[in-house]
Amino acid sequence: MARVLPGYREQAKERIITDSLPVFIEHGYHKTTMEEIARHLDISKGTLYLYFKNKEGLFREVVAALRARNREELLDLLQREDLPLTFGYIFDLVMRASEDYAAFAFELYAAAIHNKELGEILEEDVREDIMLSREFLDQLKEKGIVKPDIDTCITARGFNALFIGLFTMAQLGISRDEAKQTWEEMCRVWLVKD
Amino acid sequence: MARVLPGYREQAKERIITDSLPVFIEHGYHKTTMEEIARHLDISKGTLYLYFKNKEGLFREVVAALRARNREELLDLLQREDLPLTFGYIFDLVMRASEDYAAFAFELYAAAIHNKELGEILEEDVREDIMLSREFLDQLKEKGIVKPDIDTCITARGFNALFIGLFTMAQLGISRDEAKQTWEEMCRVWLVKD
Amino acid sequence: MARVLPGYREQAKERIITDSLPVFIEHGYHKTTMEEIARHLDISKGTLYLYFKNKEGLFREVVAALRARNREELLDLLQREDLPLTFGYIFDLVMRASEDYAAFAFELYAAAIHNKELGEILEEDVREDIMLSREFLDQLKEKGIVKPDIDTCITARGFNALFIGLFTMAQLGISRDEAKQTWEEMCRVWLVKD
Amino acid sequence: MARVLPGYREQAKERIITDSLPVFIEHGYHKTTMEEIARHLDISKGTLYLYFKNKEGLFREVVAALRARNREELLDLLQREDLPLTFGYIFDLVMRASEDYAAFAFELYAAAIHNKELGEILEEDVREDIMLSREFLDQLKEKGIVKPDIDTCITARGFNALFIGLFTMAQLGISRDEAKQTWEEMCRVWLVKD
DNA sequence: GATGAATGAGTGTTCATTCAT
DNA sequence: TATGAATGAACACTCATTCAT
Repeated sequence: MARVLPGYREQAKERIITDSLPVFIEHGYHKTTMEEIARHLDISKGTLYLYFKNKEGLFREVVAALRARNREELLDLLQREDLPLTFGYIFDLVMRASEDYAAFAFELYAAAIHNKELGEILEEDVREDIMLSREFLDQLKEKGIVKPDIDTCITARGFNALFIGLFTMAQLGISRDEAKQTWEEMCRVWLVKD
Repeated sequence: MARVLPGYREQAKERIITDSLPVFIEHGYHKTTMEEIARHLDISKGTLYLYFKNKEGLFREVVAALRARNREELLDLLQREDLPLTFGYIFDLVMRASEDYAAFAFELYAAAIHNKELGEILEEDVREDIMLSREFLDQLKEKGIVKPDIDTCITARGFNALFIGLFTMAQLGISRDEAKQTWEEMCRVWLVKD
Repeated sequence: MARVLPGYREQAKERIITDSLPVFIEHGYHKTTMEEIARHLDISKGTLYLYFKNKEGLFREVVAALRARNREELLDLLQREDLPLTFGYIFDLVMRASEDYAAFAFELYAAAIHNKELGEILEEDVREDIMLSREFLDQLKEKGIVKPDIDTCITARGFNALFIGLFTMAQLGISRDEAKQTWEEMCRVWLVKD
Repeated sequence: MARVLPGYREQAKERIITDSLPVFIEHGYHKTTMEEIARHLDISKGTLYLYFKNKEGLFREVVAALRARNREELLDLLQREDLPLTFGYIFDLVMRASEDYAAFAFELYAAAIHNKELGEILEEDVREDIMLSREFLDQLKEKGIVKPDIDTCITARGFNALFIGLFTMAQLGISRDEAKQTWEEMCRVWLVKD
């Protein structure tokens, strides 16, 4: 690689972030070693520290990139005109987008409990997700798909919490079908005009 | 200590389980060392291995005891005649009972992803919790507090998922009030007769 | 057990020695734990230290008892009138008698290298064995079975060394037949009149 | 140290192997700690694990190197034209070459009893040694030094077994002279024309 | 920028031995 | 005499991080 090119550093960093993701996904944060990452990327361990302060720093950027990617994909999907606006379809969409994240979502949450800074980042993430949901619900309201009298602010929060809960249950072995069925029924009662 | 008393072993084991809990709570499973636990209990590291096969074994029993305690407390509370059967009150109750658990719930979930056996235990736990909720909802149905036409099986699942989601959000910094407000509103829409 | 009987201590000690042997045989000295021995004997670990200074002390007595037993058996056999005095038969006899010993003979030898006292005990053992062989060879000489001109002192030493070497080889995987064939041929050349 | 030199890794590994030998010799395998080895080599414990999977792995390579060195030395010596082909001389030669090995030969043998893989390695070693002896005996036969009618295959086995036995006895305190005298006399009777 | 050899603090676990009862 | 709970020194091994080249 031509190392004098401007932007080389950025590109290299991005490559590390992208290619580290599957390694972290395979074993989770704790059980993934810097050694393993370096081996998979076919670079030296030292190089990792050239671009990231430490393992945690690398991991954060990996997670941030994953979240950014997921959100983008999701936004793209949600804005397609031909989207079948059934709740079941939305569920499948978000669930699929969250799949990769699952491998270390809980490790992140666990770490956030003892790490204030990380906690703030994750809180911000959650709030953004809720905002997204709210916008989505507002759209559905306009289209007359959901009841006009719901408070989209609170409901978006409940909407996301329900998803997080079902996602958690799914990770623990509750079948995808059970989760989806629950999601659809709850959404129907919550949101749909009788 | 009277070491020859019958039942001494059981008591000693129980004491270790009880007194290890706060240590695990303080730093979570991974960052808690056997050394630290021993120091807090004022016993030697070797003694820990007298009662538990390894760190994981100790942790499992600590978690099991905590869950048993929580469930018992909860059942006791729910069966009191004078219980104010508002959803907000229930929320506070369960939230408080889950507080200690929070410190490593996510670590458990994370571990379960790569550990099938643990996964099965946690799934069983979740299913038990759902059954409990279902019974509770059935009671409320009988008392005419919730709508007669809801499917308590599915709703119990949604009920628990919503709680787990709000619990997760609360750990990540969403305020207790926001969570509670969301809970109350969602429950109202789901369950209460208009 | 009647603990006031005179000789109780001796009997108890002997029982421990006898019953520890199979435990040591199973895993060798190093990998056998006092815990394991106590469990097999159905007594407490503390009791072991009532009769023996430490693990090494117990082991020494176990080994001494085994050697005594082996020697006695061997002497008995060698003195039977109807003994078929072929070298192959002798080989089988001694080999069988040494079988149990094999499990830790090498550990003993290894330890003797760094432990002078143990070294002296084992040297004494070896010298006794050589004396025994010498007596045996003298008998065979009298009976005219071996050549009259051999120096039974030196030959006994060679006789035993050859056995130890073949025994060692047998432990390392050389087949019993190869060992026996070698023994018979060497003895023939050494000892038998042409 | 020039760490980027090609072959540095190999040299470093070899240095560890070479310099670990005396440490293992001093206390034997079991009582030698990785800590001790690192201290003697003036490197960190971690570095040892950079080059060897674990203690056993290091030990195996140490032993292999020692055996290779011994065999090479021996072959060199045996092929010298001016070799005084007396059995006593050979004995001294091999005995000296085996001296270092003595410190853990018995530990190896002991381990082989419970470790099939190691057992196979050692058996192979023994068979190689026997082959070597056989070739040597064949040479002596050609030169007319030993009797023409001996079966060099079986005799080589006996030859080696006798050596192993005397070597063992020597480690247990039998004097070198006694051993050598026995060796010479046995060889004379076995091998030399009257 | 890149390397990869070196580090060393940290951790779970074992087990012979002791001693109060 | 017998117990068995308690000890604590030891030890192998890991891995994030550093830094000379």
